[in-house]
Amino acid sequence: MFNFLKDTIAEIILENFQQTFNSSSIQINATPIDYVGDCTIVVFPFTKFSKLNPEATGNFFGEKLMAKNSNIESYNVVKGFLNIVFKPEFWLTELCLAKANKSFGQLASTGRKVMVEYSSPNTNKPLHLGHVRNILLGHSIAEILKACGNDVIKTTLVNDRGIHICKSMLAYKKDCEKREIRIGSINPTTESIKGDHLVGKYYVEFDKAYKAEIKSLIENGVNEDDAAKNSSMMKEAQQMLLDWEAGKPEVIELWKTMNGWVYEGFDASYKKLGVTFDKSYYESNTYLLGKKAVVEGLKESVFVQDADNSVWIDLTNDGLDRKILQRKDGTSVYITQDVGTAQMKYDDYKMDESIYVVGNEQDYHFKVLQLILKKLGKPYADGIYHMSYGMVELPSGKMKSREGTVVDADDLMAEMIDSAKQTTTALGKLEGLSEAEKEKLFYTIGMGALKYFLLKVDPKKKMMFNPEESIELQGNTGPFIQYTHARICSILRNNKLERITLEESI
RNA sequence: GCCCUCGUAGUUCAAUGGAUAGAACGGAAGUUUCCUAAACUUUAAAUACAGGUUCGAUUCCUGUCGAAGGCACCA
Repeated sequence: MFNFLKDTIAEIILENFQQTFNSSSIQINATPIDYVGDCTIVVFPFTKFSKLNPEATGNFFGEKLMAKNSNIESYNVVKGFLNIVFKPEFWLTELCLAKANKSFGQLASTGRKVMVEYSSPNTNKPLHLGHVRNILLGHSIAEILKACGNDVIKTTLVNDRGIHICKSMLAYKKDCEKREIRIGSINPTTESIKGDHLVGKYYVEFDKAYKAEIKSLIENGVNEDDAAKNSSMMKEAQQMLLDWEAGKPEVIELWKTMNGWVYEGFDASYKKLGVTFDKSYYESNTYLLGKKAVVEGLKESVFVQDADNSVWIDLTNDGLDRKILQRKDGTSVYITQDVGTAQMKYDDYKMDESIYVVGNEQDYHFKVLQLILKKLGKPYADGIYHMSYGMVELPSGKMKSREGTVVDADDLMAEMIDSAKQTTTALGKLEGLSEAEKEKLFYTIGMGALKYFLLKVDPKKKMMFNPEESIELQGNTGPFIQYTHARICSILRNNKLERITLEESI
């Protein structure tokens, strides 16, 4: 907000020392609380041509600034720091302008289109705390970009196909068979459970059964590698994936049904988090798209084909590795799908920038993705930005879905809201509130605490969550800020009659 | 083996190369006829180690030690 001083300083430098100084490299900060001043200019860089010591340089600039800018009331110099005090009239004018500005905080349109992809869940298990960090970061970034005048498209890429999806489908099918009931007669309604949780339960059940099978094979003298290869569970899952790819009606039917349950569950969680998407991409629609890119890359000699028919790109000259793009059996891998999806997104929206909110474990993947797109000469390659964030860790280490060491998103949200309820009730602050108002209050406080907890940490850094200690409602927390806001409102309310408006005081 | 990231109070987190490294929780000692005690006041407590660049380094560079992640046909 003190940028206007920078140009004046550059002017002073030009007039007195005949030097052009890039005004953007001038450092102006808010003055620390222990010193007198509104803002502070760092004058060390000016001593080079002023040929004065820092103190004298500060005084020199202070004098000149006073002469040039009538808003400055006084200045003082401490070491190499020039502290500026503005006149009260300056602040009144500034604050009135800010108040009158209905779109305060909203910048003028940049005319740029930006896509933000976040959440990007698998449809074989419910959302967990890691997703929540991802979702809140993605949603926040989208909102910030909007406020900065960009046209923002919020998307998510749903990983709705693959062997892991077949695992929960298979476990479900087996359960129906075991109970000798029709497929579909076990469902979220009959089980009174959210759809994503029901499917997640079967995913865990598959893993249990698989592990038990491996264990018994090993006990019968089969070595570990062969046991994995000979597992009937895994073979059935693989067969199911082949059937899915072949479009076998009963498999597709089950897949649609179970994914439908999951989407209903996700929608409820998203709603509670207060986030939305403008467009969803489904991997089942995009997983074959990369093949076109493979053909294209081979034609342009960006990719090479080995004797066994596998397709590669050599990135060793760029300091990376040799990366496979298509297996010898002709199936595409993760990166190839992403190449195809990137193209599809661009075809749909022609955006200037595409931001992927994805964990930092995929830093390498996105480096490779961008490089491949560049080498293919894609116009959108430079607009790709991997918003890489750190993992949420538990005291026991990384969260792993299969091992059950995850903090479930729905459970956590419910806990936070309940904890807000407990505390609020204990403090006896609910007098005169209707049930609906109470519910809204608990939600606002609980979710405020959760969101602030996850967003206050530098996104790049990994963060620790200890389930033993619930998220604080006191201290540097969301509720603390909400409470401060409530008190400020209360002061304004109570002083209404005596309040002097800014306009009047001017 | 190679690549990337990170090491700050007891703990969880701050600090565009700038002033005396800030908070919160936890510890110790206090505060309620007064604006919402989900508060406030006081207090002890930290830059992994060794060099270098700089007027100035938690921040940049090099090395050591430690932690986590990735690459060698899973997404």
